[in-house]
This record gives sequence, structure tokens and C-alpha cells, in this order.
Amino acid sequence: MFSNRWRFGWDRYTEVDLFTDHNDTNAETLSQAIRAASEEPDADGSVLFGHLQGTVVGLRYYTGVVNSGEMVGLVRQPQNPYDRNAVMVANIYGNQVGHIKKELAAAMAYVMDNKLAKVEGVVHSGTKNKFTMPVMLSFWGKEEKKNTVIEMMARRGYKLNTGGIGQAGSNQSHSSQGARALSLKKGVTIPLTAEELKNAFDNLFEGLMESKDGEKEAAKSVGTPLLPHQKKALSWMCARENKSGLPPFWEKRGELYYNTLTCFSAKEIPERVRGGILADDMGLGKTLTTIALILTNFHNGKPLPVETCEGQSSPLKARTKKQMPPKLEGDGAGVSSRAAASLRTDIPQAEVTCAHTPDESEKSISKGKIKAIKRKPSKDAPGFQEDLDFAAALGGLISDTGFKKKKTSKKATPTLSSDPSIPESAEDLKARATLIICPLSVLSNWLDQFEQHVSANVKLNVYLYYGSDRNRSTKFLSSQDVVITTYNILSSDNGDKSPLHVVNWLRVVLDEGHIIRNPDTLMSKAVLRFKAQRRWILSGTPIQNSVKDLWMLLAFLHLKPFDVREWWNRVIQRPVTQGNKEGLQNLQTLVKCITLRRTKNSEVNGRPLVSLPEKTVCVEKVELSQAEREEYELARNEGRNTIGRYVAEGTVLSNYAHVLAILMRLRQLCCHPDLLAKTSTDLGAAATPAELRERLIEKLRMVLASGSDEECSVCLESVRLPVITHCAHVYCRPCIAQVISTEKETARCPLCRSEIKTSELVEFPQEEMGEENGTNSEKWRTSSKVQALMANLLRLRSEDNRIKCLVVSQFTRFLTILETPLREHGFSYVRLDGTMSLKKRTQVIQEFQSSADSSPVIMLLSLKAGGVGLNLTAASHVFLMDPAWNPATEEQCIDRCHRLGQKRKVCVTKFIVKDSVEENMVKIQKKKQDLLEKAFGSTNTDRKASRISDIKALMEL
DNA sequence: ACCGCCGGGTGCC
DNA sequence: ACCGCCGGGTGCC
Repeated sequence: MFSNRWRFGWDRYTEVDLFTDHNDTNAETLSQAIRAASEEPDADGSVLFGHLQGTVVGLRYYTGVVNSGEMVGLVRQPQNPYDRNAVMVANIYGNQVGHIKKELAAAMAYVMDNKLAKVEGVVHSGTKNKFTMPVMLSFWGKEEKKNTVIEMMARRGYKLNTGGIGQAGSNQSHSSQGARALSLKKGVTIPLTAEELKNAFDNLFEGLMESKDGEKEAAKSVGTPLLPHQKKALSWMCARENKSGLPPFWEKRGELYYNTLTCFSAKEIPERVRGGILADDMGLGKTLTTIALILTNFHNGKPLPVETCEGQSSPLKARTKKQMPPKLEGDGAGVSSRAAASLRTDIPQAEVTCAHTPDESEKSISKGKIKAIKRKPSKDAPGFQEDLDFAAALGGLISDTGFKKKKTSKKATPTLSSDPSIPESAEDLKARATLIICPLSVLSNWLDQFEQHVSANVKLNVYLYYGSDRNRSTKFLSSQDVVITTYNILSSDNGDKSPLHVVNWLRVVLDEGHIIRNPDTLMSKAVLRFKAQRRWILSGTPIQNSVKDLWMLLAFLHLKPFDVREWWNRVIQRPVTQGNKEGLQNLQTLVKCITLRRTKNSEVNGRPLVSLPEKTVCVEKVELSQAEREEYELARNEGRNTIGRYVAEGTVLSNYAHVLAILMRLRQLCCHPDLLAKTSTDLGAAATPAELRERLIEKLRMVLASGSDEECSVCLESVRLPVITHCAHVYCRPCIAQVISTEKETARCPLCRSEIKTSELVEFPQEEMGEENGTNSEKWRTSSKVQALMANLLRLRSEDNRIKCLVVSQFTRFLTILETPLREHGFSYVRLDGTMSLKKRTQVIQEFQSSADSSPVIMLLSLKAGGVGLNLTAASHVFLMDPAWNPATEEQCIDRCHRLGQKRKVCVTKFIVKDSVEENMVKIQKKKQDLLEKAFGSTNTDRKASRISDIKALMEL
């Protein structure tokens, strides 16, 4: 007993009180410790140094058991009072198995503490031993540390076996790694080619849906009929939430649950992953499907009980609250109201917070207790009938819900094939609310979609947890049907005191879940701490860069044992990145089990998943006018000379900013001459003082003409008597004059800290002063591209004056220029760009999507405004005013209108100026698509080289 | 007997 | 632990 207190007596867990019922708390604390101890940010590039046979001692003091071939974790215990070199051995669940024998531990401690190597263990034999057992240790690390480690161990009498060793009974990945190590010197493995890996990843998420999945009708409260593929998704999601199938790589062997990858087994059923990854392409209706899931799948497969406006008038909550004696909260016996579920959310705050979550109780159960419970014949369990009663009370039916107490479900031994429903305890049944976390940019979309898809007569409590005055009451939040918040709120609301971490959620949904792929961010850490029964990730792109992106997602889903980084690294990530085919297969199996992905082009039974209206894309070549052509050629020749010189000197990359500025200038000239001279980078390229002055004036004119109320950064009011500095910032003349007179020679621009002088302030020439607030139509000039657009718009209007168009440009300033002719021709328009507040954005989108007569017919859209998920299906025509570097950006933009819900054919027009940088950009776009595909694993130098060749191609050098 | 041998007590780090 | 180690009991064969 005395020694037990030291089981966790190391590192930051020293103060844990282990005298009180230590058996109940150890597992969770230990796995936390292991998790913390094995924070290995990047196991990539590790090579195998060698193997070593070691001994685990002290088996009889610990409860952790291992199977033949099982992987074990090795954790340093620097605070161990008997030996500060102690190395603990633990199994996958964090149960301690024993210690490494002290002489070996002393040698290992040095290696481990100095991060010279990562040591991993596999037990092949002696698993039934009472006192000691052999363990095969492998040492992994950076190539350059290899010899140090080998020498270090040798000095202490431990010779690392650097050849492959036939490890009888070793698990698959290890034996194959051993074989590889044998066949190759220096432990370097032959990876799959970048191509193969890339293909593998592509296929990782393809064809994940078997057609056997049925369709499920949504609850009545879902107002929008689901499309067939959405019903399939709903059916799949409900099944993932309700069925108790084991997580991938777990199987039942006799009385035990066995993990086929790590060879770990336990009496307890592994935590089931109730949820998964819905990775459908954007536009297939992930949001709608999720809303349908919320309404359709409450407890025991029943719909969410909701208040309706018709029928019974008295609100269910009010009625049932009185019927429910508080003392029954615990087991729910005797509840007879159909609406018990809605009532359960109204329990006092204290009860919620004090109650053990199912999560905690299941992990904190000691082996001894489990045994005790398990030995009880299930039919004698006193709680069984009560739970049935409760289930009946809730759902009006006796389901096959089995007795479940503290997770040790030992109802009639569930067989793998039958997939019985997951039994829920009374504790589980209290959870009501679904928490949705999304990026700010799609927040309004969620609200809209709830508005749109929930039947009008249903009152769903949706709370937006956002803004400084958000309601932080956990009781309040628990009682909602849905709580929506953003990732930013999550990271700022992070601490333990955040109510989001106190509420016992029914379900947590991460929209655009790939956002949490970096485990080091605050929000990723926050996301792991939710108490929730079911967890979902919605993401069109679950893998963005590499396998590593998946770990955080699996950790969020509590997919055992991969929620602990070490097991993920050992079993999946390292084998895969080293090109091990088995590792890749395992990864594929894993992903397949928990993911549903369809694309717009997916087919089911030979028929397309969704039939979107046709989309046509045409390129309209624009001829520059003679004046424009002259100006363009001038700039082009100048740019060519400059860039040509950089190319000759080999300094393209060090002058990259300037090169981009030159290209930018040309691209802008293709659109409209007035786009020039608007940023200080452009100004840097101006040759003469006269030219500079001209451009500054131009810039000033643009600022003032843009209609936005330009603010003076000194007085914080609208600028009066505007002047512009050489660094292209605009102030009131009196304000900036005062700054300069105060600071004298050392005066600096308040915005960018460039030096400023009174003599260098530029103001409007006298004759233009009067016009700045006027219609400025006299100063406004057209361009060939503007005319091309207007011709199209006017033609369309004459065909059908309700046709709506998106007019897209990368240059918000171009959008501003376009406003003038739109106004002149009487087009009603709205504008959406990245600078707008959420509120304004929402309003603009609503206005545009509205079918009212007064609704605007044109949206001026900046290419990158908003993110994925933006729904602009009211438009059926898209005008892309200028080509983007990345064709995917254009595609994404087009998809905002060519997506589910689009009723008309979509017509896309790309304006490209003939004989210009734009034409070359289009050529490069095509090449880029290939490049991007090959970029997988390509080196930095490759990319740089391609960058340079891009530029040469653009300038026709 | 300043040894060897026997057998009981004992046991991770 | 069906070991090794420790230390007390014992002492020809």
C-alpha cells in the first residue's frame, strides 16, 4: 500500500492524493501522465537505432496486464523516491505493468532525459509471469544521435542489436519494420513514392460509403425534405451514434476486448466512438444533415422532443417540471411523463456539476470493481428493470436498451454482427444540448440554415454563444437544444472555468473540423476537454497536408488508443510516413470506419448523387483600347527589363516582393488604369518624383472616391483637407502638420513609422478640390473590361431582369470602380468583401438571397471574401473579372452559387485580356494544377524553381 | 567457525 | 521466486 502512493509520484502529478481509494483514479491520471510525458511533437524522420532485450520487474505490484505481442509505453519517473532513474512500463490504457530493472533503467534514463532517443517496448513472452517479464525495447531517434546512443548504452553494458532480429510473435508492423531494417543498412526504409502516397491519401477518403446503408427519414420537425444522399448520411450518422459496434481494430475474444494492432486487451469494452467524420464535399448539405441529425436522433433513437405551436398548448417543460421528484434524477425510476427528457435538463446546476459524467466514471473504475460488477449475473442486476421503465417512460416503448451501469455493459453478450443499440444510463439521458463550433465566417450560415430547415411550427432553442454579453450559465446552456459558438470564442474562453467545459453535452459538432488539425493551438486543446456523448467532425478536407492532420481529429473523437499520441505515432503515423504499406492499410481501415465522404461527382448505384444544374464556363477575351494598350506595353516593357535583370542576376527570389508588385501592376492595368498607385509598394516602383506625385494624387483620389468614410488616424474623424504622405497614408492636413511640428526632424508617419516631411505632403491640385464629394462621374473613366462586363449585364437584363449575377474580382478597388456604371445603369447591387463585419455580411447575404422584388440583382464579391460554405445560390451568372493564381480559389468561388439549392443553369464568364499577363496566368493555372498534385513531397527548391519559371513564363522571358 | 553448508525469510523502482 | 540474496544457525560422516 505504501508503495502505491508513489505510482504517480513524479513530475507534475506529485500532489495527487492517492491514499483515498487509489484504485478508482489511477487509470485516467496515468494516461494523462503518459499523454503529457509522450508529447513528442514530431516523430518524423526517426530511424531505428536498434533493439535490446530488457526486463520488466515488479509485476506483482500493479494491475496492468499485457498480452503476447503487446506494445507497452515507457515513461520516465524522475520523482520516484527509490530511484530517480526509474522507468515505468504501462499498457495502452495507462495501467502500470511494472518497472524496467534498475541497472537498465539507469542507462535508459540518460538517453530518455536527454531526448537522445525514444524508447518503445513490445512484450513477446512471459506475459503470465508473476514477478518479471522480458520486454523488447526499440530505440528510435534522429540519425545523428544514433552513435551516441549506441555508445552510451554499450558503456553501461547494453549492446543494442542493430541488425534485424527475428522477433517471434511480434506484431505486424514491427516485424515488417524489422525486416526492412534487416534488408537495409542504416535503418533507412524505402518509402512509397510521393506519387503513391499522394494517391493513397486521395483514395483514403474515397468510396467510403457502402451502398448497403439505408436511407433514414428525418423527424417531422425537419421542415426541408432531405435528398436521397442526405437521408443516407442521416442513416449513417444515426447508426454511428446508436450502434455499439466496436471501434476499428477491436474485437471481442472470449470475455475480453482485444486490439489487433497493439495487442492490448481489456475486460471493459473500449469507449465507443459515437460519431465520426462527415467529409462530404461542400454543398452536399452537411449543415442540413447535421440539423436533421439533431432533430431526429435524441436518446434511444427517438426524435428530439420539441415544443410545437400547434397541438398541446402548455409548454412541456413547465408541465413536467413539477412531476419530477428531484430524488429520481439519479436513476429515473418511475418517471411516467413522455417528456421526461426535456425535463431532465432542468435539474439544478449543482446536480449537473457534481454528477460524474459517464466518461469519468468509466475511466475511474478500478479493475477490482469492474470484476465485482461483472461477476454479478446480469439478470439479477437490480437496476435493470428500473432502466427499462425509464426507457419506456422516455420513449413510450420498451427498447432493447440493456442495462448499463458505469459502462460495464454486460447485457446479453453483444456480438459483433448484431450491432445492438448503445445502452444509455440515466446519467447519459440527461444530456440534451448539441454544441456546434464553427468558424466565424459560417456562423450566419448556421443560423440561417436552422431558420430555414426547422419546421415553422417547431420551437427549437438555439443559442448563439458569442459576443461579450454571452450567457455563461451552465444551467442555461445545458437546457438549450443547440448552442453555437466559434473557434475563436473557444480559444479565448479556454480555462477550466469556461461553461462550455462544464456542460455535459449530448453532442459536440466541429464544423470545418480540419481547423483543429494543429494540436498545439489553444482551441485544439480546448476541444479535447469537452464532456460529450457524441462527437462529430464536419470537414470537406480532413487531410490538408499529411497524415499528421488526422491525429487531432481522432483524438477529438476519442478513438482508442489513438487519442494518445504515442500509439498514433507508433502504429500509424511513423509506419505511414516511412511508406509502410501495412501502416497505410491500417490507416485506410481506420478512416473508413469513421468517415463518410461523397463528392459532388459521387455516384450511387451508377446514378449521380446529386444532380446539379448544368454549369458552363466560357472565357471572354477582352481587347484593350489603344490608350490602354500603350500604357500596358509601357509598364510591361519596364517590368520585363527589371525582371529580366533579376533573372540574369539570379536575384528573382530576393526581389520577389518587387517582382510581385510589377506583376500586380500589369494585372491591374488589365482591369482598370485607376487601380494603380494605390499601395505604398506600388509607389516604391515609381521612377520619378513627378510620377510619384502623380500616383499619390491618384491614390488620394481613389481613397476619397471609394465612398468609404476615410478616417484620419490622428483626430479619428473623417478627413478634412486631405493630404497624402509619401508612404501613402491619408490624414487631415492640420492634424499631420501638427505631428510634424511637434516631432520636428524625427517626425514619423503615425501609421507606418516612415519618415515624413511637410514638404513631401501631397494634396489635391486646387482645381480638383471641389469635386471630391460630388458624383465624381467626370473623373470616373471606363476601361475595356468594365465595358465588357456592362455589355453582358445589359444583355442579360434585357433577357430577364430578375437574373442575378456575381461580379467577382480580387481587387476590392475594382469593385468600387464598378459601382459607378452599375449605379448609372440603374442596377441594384450589394457588395461583399473581407473588410465587412459579420453583421453587415449576414445582412448583405440575406438581402441578396431574398426573392423579394426589391432584392438586388448584382453582388460585387471580392474573390476571397468569406470562406467555404457561403451560399449565394440566388445568382445564376458569375463574372470573374480577373484570373487568380490559384484556380481552386476560382472554383471555390463559383461553387458558392453552383451548389445544392441552385435551380438554374449556371453560367460563368471569365474575362481575360488578350495578349497580356492574364493570358499567361491562365496557361500557368493549368500547369499549376499538375504542379500542385506533384507538389506532394516535392522539395522546397523544386517549388522555388517552378516559381521562377512561372514568372519567366508570365513575362514571356 | 576469521570458514562452508543448510534452510527460512524475503523480494521493483 | 521452481530464483538469488541476506543473515542466523550450525558444524565429521
